[in-house]
Amino acid sequence: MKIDPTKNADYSAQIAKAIRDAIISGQLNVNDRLPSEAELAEQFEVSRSTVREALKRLAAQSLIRTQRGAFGGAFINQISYEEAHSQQITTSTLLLSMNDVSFDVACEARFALERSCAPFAAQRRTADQLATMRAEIHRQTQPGLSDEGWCASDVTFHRALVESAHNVILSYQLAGAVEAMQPLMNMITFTARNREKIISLHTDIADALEQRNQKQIEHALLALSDYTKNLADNVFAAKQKIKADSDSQKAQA
Amino acid sequence: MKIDPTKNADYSAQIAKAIRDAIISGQLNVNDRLPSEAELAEQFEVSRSTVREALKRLAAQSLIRTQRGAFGGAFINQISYEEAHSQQITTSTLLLSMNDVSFDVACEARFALERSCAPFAAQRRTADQLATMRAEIHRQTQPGLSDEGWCASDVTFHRALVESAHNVILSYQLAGAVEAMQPLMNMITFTARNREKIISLHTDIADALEQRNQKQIEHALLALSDYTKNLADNVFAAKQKIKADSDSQKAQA
DNA sequence: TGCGTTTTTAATGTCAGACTTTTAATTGTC
DNA sequence: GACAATTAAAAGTCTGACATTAAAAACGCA
Repeated sequence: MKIDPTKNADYSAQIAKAIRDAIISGQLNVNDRLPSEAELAEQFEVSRSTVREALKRLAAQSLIRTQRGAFGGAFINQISYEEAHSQQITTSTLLLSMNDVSFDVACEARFALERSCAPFAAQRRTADQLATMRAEIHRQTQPGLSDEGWCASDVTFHRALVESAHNVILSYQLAGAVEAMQPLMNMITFTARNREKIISLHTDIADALEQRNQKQIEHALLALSDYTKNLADNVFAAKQKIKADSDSQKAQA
Repeated sequence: MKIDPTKNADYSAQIAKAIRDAIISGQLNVNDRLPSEAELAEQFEVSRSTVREALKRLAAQSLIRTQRGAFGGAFINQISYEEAHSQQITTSTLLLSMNDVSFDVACEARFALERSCAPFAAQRRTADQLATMRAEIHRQTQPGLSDEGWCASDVTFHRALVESAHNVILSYQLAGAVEAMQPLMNMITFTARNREKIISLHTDIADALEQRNQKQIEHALLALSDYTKNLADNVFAAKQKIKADSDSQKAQA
């Protein structure tokens, strides 16, 4: 782990990589303490500031946590689902927002991923999860519900569906994917008429889940996906039209 | 963005968060240049080292890239699929290795996710992707193939399947999930007999894809999942037995 | 002896200031 | 106008100091 050839570039990145590799390969285990910054500086033959920059890189990935005081230091962090999850969301969200992915592609992926938990959800769903979904559907019928409230409820509904598969890995992967795409989804404004239709599709999903009917769950999710895509097409077409009109007005002036 | 209350703790983390939030919320756009380290230090009223630690945190998440020299500085990085991907893999791999997820759960999730691309793969697969899969199957039949070679070929095979769905988001999510689980999968050693069976299951998948038969793709993937789970059960049972035997020997001594 | 308080100590966190290296723009020269 | 030398601005590194924290050790007292 002391390898650090005197290539002039970016010591702190190299040191971070060396430690990261040691963690991934299992040479360093959870809750192991790294040497103190001063010791690391000596080992790698760099200054303490450089070591610190390397450690901050690792901290940013939740690979280590640091504790001050005597007998403190940097410890290998046992990464939790929650941390992994929130990191995945930041990364995926930025990926989507920075690479202008088409809504169709994102929507297709989102619902395809969600469908993958249908067989397990059908088998293993609990009364509790079904109740959550019914409660959210009820909330969605309230006329005074704000757009933010609607979106939040939507996320809770889908998360309950995912959770009902009772598979932590699936939950982790899907919750990340679903949440990362939420900003894109929010670009669609939901009119009362749209809400009504979506609520009916949500009800179909809940009904199918209650009856533990896998095919029907998949079918209902597909219907929701198609409807959402359709809605998006209309919204974007309308926006295009507004833009085109204003452009032609400008051209005339 | 100058907000930085004089709470004593962790200026560098606070500054990183402030900048990160500005990026996520869109106040800072791709390829925008941040102020120089010296300027940031002045703005946030901290030393340059503290600013640098904050910037290293952001660099670790690929949110910024830095360039030396005049007219250099820190620029908002357009995160690429590749970067996002490799970050997701490190996170997921560590998550799995540190939280001893049961093989069954991981295996179930992995193949469920992969099945989600079946409908699109059936529709959109190209001759090229099919050829890749056939080539990998052929490689897998070679008797001299090492365990590492086998695993690499397996990854390529499954990646081609995923790619044949022609959906970048799905590719990104699935390739991440599949690769993150590879270390777990590698814990199973494949005997000649196992390889034979797996090759036949791979052939089923390729055949189904060639015929663009979605149901059959899903069916074949399910079969592969079941077989893998079964295999793992046996491997782990055997390991348990060896351990139990050696324990009882120790007890007798 | 046992328990509460104080001191010590070993860490991280922060700062200031200097020097090194890189890189692009500018200026100078033929 | 093309090429070479100069300059300037930025990140990268180093040194050494001080501040803050928190656990362990030492101390004091009943």
